[in-house]
Amino acid sequence: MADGMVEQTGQPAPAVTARCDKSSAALERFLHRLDLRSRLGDSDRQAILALPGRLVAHDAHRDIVRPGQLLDYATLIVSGLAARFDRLADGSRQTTAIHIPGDMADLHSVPVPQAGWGIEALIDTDVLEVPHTALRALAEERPTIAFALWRDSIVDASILAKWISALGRRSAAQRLAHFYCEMGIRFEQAGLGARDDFVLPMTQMQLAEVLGVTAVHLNRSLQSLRAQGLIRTEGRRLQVIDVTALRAVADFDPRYLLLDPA
Amino acid sequence: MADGMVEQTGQPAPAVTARCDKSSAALERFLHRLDLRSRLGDSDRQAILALPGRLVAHDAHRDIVRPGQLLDYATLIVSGLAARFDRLADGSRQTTAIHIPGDMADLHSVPVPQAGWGIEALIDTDVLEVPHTALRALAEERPTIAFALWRDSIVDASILAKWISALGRRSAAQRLAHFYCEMGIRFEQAGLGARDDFVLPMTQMQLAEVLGVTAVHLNRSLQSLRAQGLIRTEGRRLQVIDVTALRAVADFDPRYLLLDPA
DNA sequence: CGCCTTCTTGAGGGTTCTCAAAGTGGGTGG
DNA sequence: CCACCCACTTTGAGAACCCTCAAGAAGGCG
Repeated sequence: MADGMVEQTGQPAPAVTARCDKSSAALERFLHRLDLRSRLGDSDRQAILALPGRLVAHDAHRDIVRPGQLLDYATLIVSGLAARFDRLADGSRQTTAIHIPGDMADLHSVPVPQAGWGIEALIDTDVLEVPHTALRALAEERPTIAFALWRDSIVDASILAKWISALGRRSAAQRLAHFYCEMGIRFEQAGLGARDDFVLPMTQMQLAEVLGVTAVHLNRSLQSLRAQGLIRTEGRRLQVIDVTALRAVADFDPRYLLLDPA
Repeated sequence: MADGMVEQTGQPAPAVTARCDKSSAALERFLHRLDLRSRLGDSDRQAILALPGRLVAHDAHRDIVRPGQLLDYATLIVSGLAARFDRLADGSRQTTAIHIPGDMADLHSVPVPQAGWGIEALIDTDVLEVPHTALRALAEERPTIAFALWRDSIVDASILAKWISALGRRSAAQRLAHFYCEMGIRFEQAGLGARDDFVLPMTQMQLAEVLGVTAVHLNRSLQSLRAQGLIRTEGRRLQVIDVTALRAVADFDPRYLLLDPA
C-alpha cells in the first residue's frame, strides 16, 4: 500500500540535490506550459518557480491518486506518464486524460479537492506534490496566475470535449490516429520529441483503455494504420510516416489544444 | 444570419420590464447554481446579481454561438435548452454538453474567448449575454468569485469526463439511462422538476447526438428502457418508474456532479 | 385536408466484442 | 548460457451491438 509512496528510492548519493534539480525542472516545464497559453509577468513567473512541493516516485501500474481520495495537493508530472481514469461498477476502466511531464494532472483538485477520478502511473513516474494552499495563495494574490490556472483547466476540458466527439463519432482506427496526432503535438510542445517521431511508452492495453475499445480491437486498428503506410512503430517509439495523411484520417485540427495565447 | 440575434421578439408591450425580470431571474438561477458548490459572501452575491447583460431570444434549431466565433460575452441560459457541440469534417455532429436554465453555457470562454465549439438552441431559448469584461473584473476583484467560477468550470469538466467513460464503456441503453439520471438531478437542483418526473424537451435525434448513436438505434434503446419498466414517456415528459433500477442499469453515482460544497 | 417533423419498424451489413490460443521478447534464476 | 516465466502482442472464429437504407405510422400546424 504505502511502498509506492517512498521518496526517490534507487538513486544513491545525490538524493537532495537531485530532488531540487528535478523539482525546478518540473516547475519550469509547468511554467512553459502556462506560457504557451497565458502572458505572465516576471514576478508571476518567479512565484510559480518558487512553488513548494514534495517529490514522490511511483512505480509503473500503481495508483498515484486513488479514486475518492481527499487531496491537499496537486500532482505535477515530473517524468514518466500518467493516466486519469474512471472506474465502472463492473470493474472496467476508461481513461479520461493522459498527462505528460509538465502537466499538472489534477489542477482541478485545487477548487475541487475530493477526487472522483484516479490517476495511475503508466510507467515509472516521478511527481511533485504541490500543496493546494500554495496554489490557492498564489491565485488569490495574483489574478494573472488565477486566470492562467483557470485557462489551463479549460485546456484540459477542451481535450475532454474533443475525446467525446472522437468516441461518439469516429471509428477505433480514426480515434487512434487522432490520439497519436494529439500526443505528437503535446510532446513536441513540451520539448519531448517531434510530432512525427516520439516515444509513447504505453502498452496496447493502456491505449485501448484510452480509446474505449478492447486490446484485441486496438491491435487490429493499429495494424490498419500500419498497413495504410501512415505510421511505423519500433517498440514504444512511434514514427509518423505521413503527417498530412494521418491528420486527414483522424480529422485532426490542433486548435482545440489552445496553443495560441489569447 | 443575423435574424436569430434580435432582442425579445414576440412579446408586445412589457418588453423592458420583462427583460429586467428575466435577467434578474437568470442571474438568481446562476447564483443558486454557484451556491450549490461554493460558499459566497453577501457582497459576492450582490455583485453577481448586479452583472450586466443583453437578453437575446433564439429560435429552436439555431446556433446561439457559431463554431469558431470570437466571443466577448458568456452565454447564460435564461429559459429553454441548449447544446454545446463539435462539428466533424464529414458534417456529423457530436453534442458535448447540455445546458439548462441557470447554466453559464460557455463560462470557459472567459479565459478562452475563441470558440472551438458551437452552441445550439434545442428549443426556443432565451439567453443573457454577460460581457467578459464584467466577469473578469469580478474575478480579479473578488478571489472568492474567481474560485467559484473556476469551480463551475470544473463541474463542467467533470461531466465531460463522465460522458467519456459512458461513451467508452457503456451500451447505448446504459448511456441513455445515465443521461436521464443526470438530467433528473440537474433539473431538480435547478428547481425545474423532480428527478423522477421532468420535461426534457429534446427530439430523439438530439438525444442521439448526445449519446453518439444514430436516431434509429436511440429509438430502440429507448424502447428497451420502456420495456424493462424503468421509464415512461408522455411526449417530452419523462417519468422514471424505478429510480433505483434505472441507476443500477446506468451505473449512476451523482457525486461527479459535485453537489457537496467544499 | 395536406404537409412536415418526429417516431417507429424491418432487413442486411459492418464494426467491435468475447473467448481462446499461439507467438514474441525481456528478465531472472539455475 | 540456457531455461523458464511473465507481460505483451498477434491471430482466429463466432456473437453482439450498432449502422445504413428504406419505408411506414403518428402527431402538430396552417
